[in-house]
Amino acid sequence: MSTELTMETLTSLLKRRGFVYPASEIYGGINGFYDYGPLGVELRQNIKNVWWKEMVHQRDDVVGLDSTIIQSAKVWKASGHLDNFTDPLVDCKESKMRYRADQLFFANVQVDGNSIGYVSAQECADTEAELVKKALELKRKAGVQGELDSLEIKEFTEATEDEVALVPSPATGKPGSLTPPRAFNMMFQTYVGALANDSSKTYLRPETAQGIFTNFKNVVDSTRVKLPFGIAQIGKAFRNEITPRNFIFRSREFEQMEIEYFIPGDDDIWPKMHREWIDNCLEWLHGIGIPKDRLGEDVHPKEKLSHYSRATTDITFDFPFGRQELWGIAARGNFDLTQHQEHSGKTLEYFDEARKERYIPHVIEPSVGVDRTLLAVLCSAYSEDEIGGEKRTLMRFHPKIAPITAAVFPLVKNKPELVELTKKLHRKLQRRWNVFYDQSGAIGRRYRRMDEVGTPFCITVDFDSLEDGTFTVRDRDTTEQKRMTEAEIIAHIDDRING
RNA sequence: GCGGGCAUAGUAUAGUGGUAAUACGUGAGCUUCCCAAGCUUGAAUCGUCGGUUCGAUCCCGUCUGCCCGCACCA
Repeated sequence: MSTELTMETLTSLLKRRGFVYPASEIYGGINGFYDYGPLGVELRQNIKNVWWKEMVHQRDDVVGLDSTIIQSAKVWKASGHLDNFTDPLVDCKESKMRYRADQLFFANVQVDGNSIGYVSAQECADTEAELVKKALELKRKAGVQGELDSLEIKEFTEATEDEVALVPSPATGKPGSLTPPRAFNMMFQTYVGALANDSSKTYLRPETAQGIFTNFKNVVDSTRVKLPFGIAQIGKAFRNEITPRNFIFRSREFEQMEIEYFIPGDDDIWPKMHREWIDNCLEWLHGIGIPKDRLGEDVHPKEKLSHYSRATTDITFDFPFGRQELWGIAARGNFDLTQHQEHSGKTLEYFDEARKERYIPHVIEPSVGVDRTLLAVLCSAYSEDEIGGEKRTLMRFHPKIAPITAAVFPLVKNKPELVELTKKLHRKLQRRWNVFYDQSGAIGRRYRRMDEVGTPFCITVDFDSLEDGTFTVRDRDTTEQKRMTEAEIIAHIDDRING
């Protein structure tokens, strides 16, 4: 009985039960950052561990890597991030349009040497023709006779203060609504060493992928991998988003789980590999408890692809705030390795023994955010039902990612022999899983506490346990109870986790 | 970044120019033989800074954060 979930309901539960808190909260918070509490960190670790286990350990063709957050600034120059992130932007205050200043052009319109105003246009197939068209229009409206002088076209990055005030917005045609160009650098900047100058300047990585590319040769030379093979990495990345929104969906500090899967460049290979990875990723998401009917595929249209990308498919999830990207699976060609080979001057070619051929491999790049996955898991797990007329809130986490795997309770707390036996059982089960002990409150209350944090198994020790060594195992989703011995409990939980 | 709304315990909310409350939750104790029972008792709140005022949680301004639109999201 899942109910329409709002983000308000979810975030208050996550705060109340210790999953997610706003970062720096006692100082008023900091926009775009979130901290994970005692239960959040467990869930997060479990998601990462399952991913690593299934994407790295259980495959023979993927190896792991952990590269640094801060790397040489040259890495970001080569990858293109530096140039793409430092472009100044211009806002039109009236139409709310935003332009890249280096793609916005303007010209002073003069008739027989006399200025009659300015025209502007966004970069297009024939920007000059567009500007001339607008200039003639301006001349006609102004009712000025005479010959239009040839236009001196300038980039908006070169606009003087006076010109900024006079150049019309391409959207509205009216002057005065454009802001001066402002730099929006999406990369967090920092300095390495004691001196803060241009040569010590570098950036926190905006994606983990580049650390994989820069270590490609190291991995090939040290591990006997053969194409096709992948390098996987889980790690933090940082983007100074203009507007972080939607809770942990788009934050400024986040964690990615990425694989660069290296393949030969042949045209008939990548589409097949691309499709295999999409299916593989969908299957993984389903395996951690995300229902297939909330997942979708968004194929990027050709004209929207980056020039180096051959195809990109996003796996989407239906969040309470809409259908959004969860996992991008890109066929990136060999752009990145080629860039790093050019900029570093080191060969990043791979020698294919089977083919007796040397080439720069292409890649399939499945890239997913830990925090987005966690949010999708939370949204999927949340549900409400009724037990004996009472409303119940529960998180239906898959047992393999539940923050607490099992809880143990003495039926009553004022009988020392029950408490003692329960604690003994607790210590034994803790060796395998995160197991929680609780003796406070009526047994029903303790069950509900565990329901709300998604603990799949509750084990109650009663007076029969003292006699026959069996315990009541209560199932979170069905509330059904079964008596089992300790050995049976271990087998049962193992089975539910792996089954 | 723009426009609008909001900010009171852990959560959800009430309320007041003379420093505050209800519910749930939570600590301690009693009770309790399986689904938020009961009793006793405790802790805990007006986002920040400034102004007006004898006095501000309340009025005004600033900042910060949150929500909704727009724009942005290599």
